[in-house]
Amino acid sequence: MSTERREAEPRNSLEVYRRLREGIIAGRFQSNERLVEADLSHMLGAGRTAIRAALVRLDQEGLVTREPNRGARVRLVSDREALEIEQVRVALEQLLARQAATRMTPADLLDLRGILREMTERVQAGDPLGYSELNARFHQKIWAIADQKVAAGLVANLKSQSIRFQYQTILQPGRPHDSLREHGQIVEALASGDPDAGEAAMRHHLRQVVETLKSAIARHQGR
Amino acid sequence: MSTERREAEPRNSLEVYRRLREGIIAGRFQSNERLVEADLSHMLGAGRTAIRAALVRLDQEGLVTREPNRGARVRLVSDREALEIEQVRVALEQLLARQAATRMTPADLLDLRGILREMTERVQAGDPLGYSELNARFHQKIWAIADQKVAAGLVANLKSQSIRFQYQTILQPGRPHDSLREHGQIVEALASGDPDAGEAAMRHHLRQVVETLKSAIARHQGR
DNA sequence: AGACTCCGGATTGTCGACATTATTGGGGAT
DNA sequence: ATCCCCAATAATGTCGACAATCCGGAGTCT
Repeated sequence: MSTERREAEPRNSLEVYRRLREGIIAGRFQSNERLVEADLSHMLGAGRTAIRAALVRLDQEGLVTREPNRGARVRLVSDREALEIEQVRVALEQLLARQAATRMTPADLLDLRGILREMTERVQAGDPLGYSELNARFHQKIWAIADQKVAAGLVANLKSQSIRFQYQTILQPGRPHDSLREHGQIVEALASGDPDAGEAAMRHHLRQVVETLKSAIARHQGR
Repeated sequence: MSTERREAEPRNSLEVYRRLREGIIAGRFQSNERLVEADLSHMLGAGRTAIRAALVRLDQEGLVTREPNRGARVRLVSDREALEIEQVRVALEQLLARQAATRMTPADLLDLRGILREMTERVQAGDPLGYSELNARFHQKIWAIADQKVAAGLVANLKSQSIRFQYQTILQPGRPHDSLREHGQIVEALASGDPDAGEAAMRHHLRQVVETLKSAIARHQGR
C-alpha cells in the first residue's frame, strides 16, 4: 500500500469522486490495484459512504471494476480493448469534425492555427510530451466547436479509460512529424467549411493513429 | 405517487438497480418524475443504501439526473439531445456494420435474412410495433457479429436513453416500407463482405432515420 | 399588495455499528 | 507430503439513526 499522507479533507462525496478519478487518471494507483474502501477512506479523510458512491460511479464510467463481495480494483484495459476504443474514437471524432466544419467561426480558426503553431514548435524542439499535451488541446477545441455534447462526452470518457496507452503512438520514431502534417490537413479541411473534407481529414489522421497503435502493441507483445 | 403494491424482495443492490432501470425504460415512471429514495425503498422492499447505489449508477448511465441535496429524477432527454444521440448512433453503427462485413459467417447471414423476412411480414401485416421490435433485433444481431464490445455497449446505452423517441420514426406514414428496403440493402452489402459497402448502407439507412426524426420533432414542436 | 424572514416538514447526505461473505493459514487425517 | 476442513481475519454489504439542506407557507413589515 502507498504511504502517502492523508490529504486535505474533501468531506463531500463529489469531491471524493473527483479525487479518486483524478488519481487513477494521473496514474497514482497501479493498474489492477485493489481499492480497499477502508484504506481510501483513511487516505482521503472521508467516510466509507462517500468512497462507495465514488467507486460505483467510477465502475459505471469504466475506470474501475467491482465484483460483488470482492471489492473494487483499478480497471486494466487490455490491448484488444484499447484498439476497440481507438476505433470508436475514429468514428466519433469523424462526426465531431464534420459538425465542426459547418460551425466554425473565424475566431475558432485562429485558435486552431495557434495551437498548430505551438505543436510545430514542440516537434522542432523534439518534445513529444509537450506535443501530446497540445494534441489533446487541439482535439478538445474541435469538440467544443462541434457543440455536440453527447459525442464529446463519450470521447472524453473513452480517452480517460485508455489513458495507459496515451504515449504509445506519439513516441514512435517519425510519428510526431506525420502527426503534425495530418493535423495541418485537418485545419485546412475545417477552414474550407466542407463537412465531408473535415470528416475525411479526421478519418485519415485517426486511422493512422490506429495503425500506429496496432503495430506498437504488436511489438510490445512480441517482447 | 404511484400506488403499486410492494414488489417481491430483491434484497441486493444489483437487483434493485436492474428493476429500477427496467422500470424507467419500460416507462413505468413519468418522464422527469421525482424519485424519492424513501418511496422507492418502500416500493421495492430494499434499504435506502441499495436505492442510493442504484441511483448513482443510473445517473452515470444517463437515465437519471441527480442534483446535490435535491434528489433524483427520471432524466428527460430533450429533442435536441435525441437528435445528437441519433447522430452518434449513425457514427457507431457505421463502424459496427463495417466490422460485421468482414466477420460475418454464412450462419449469421441466414439469421439476418430470417429477421428480414419476418420484418417483411410485419410491414405487410401493418404492424409497426412488431416491426420495431424486429428492427431492434436486426441491429443487435449486427452488433453481435461485429464483436466490438465497446461500440456495442455505447450504442445500447444510448438507445436506452432515447427510449422515449423509439416510435417517432417508424410511425411516420410510409416509413416502414422505406425502412424495410434500407435493411435489405444492408444485408446485401454485408453479404458481399465489403466493409465500405456495409458502412455505406448503414450510413444511408441511419441518415434517413435522422432526417425522419428531425421532421417528426419539428412537426411535434409546431403543435 | 408585495416582499421579506423565518419556521416546520420533507428529503437527502453522512456516519458508525453490525451482518455477510471471501480469503488465508494451520492442523489433522490419509 | 498432500489434501481437506475449519477457524480467524479482512473486506464488503446493509441497516438505522442523526445531521445538513431544501422547499413552501405563515406571518410580518413596509
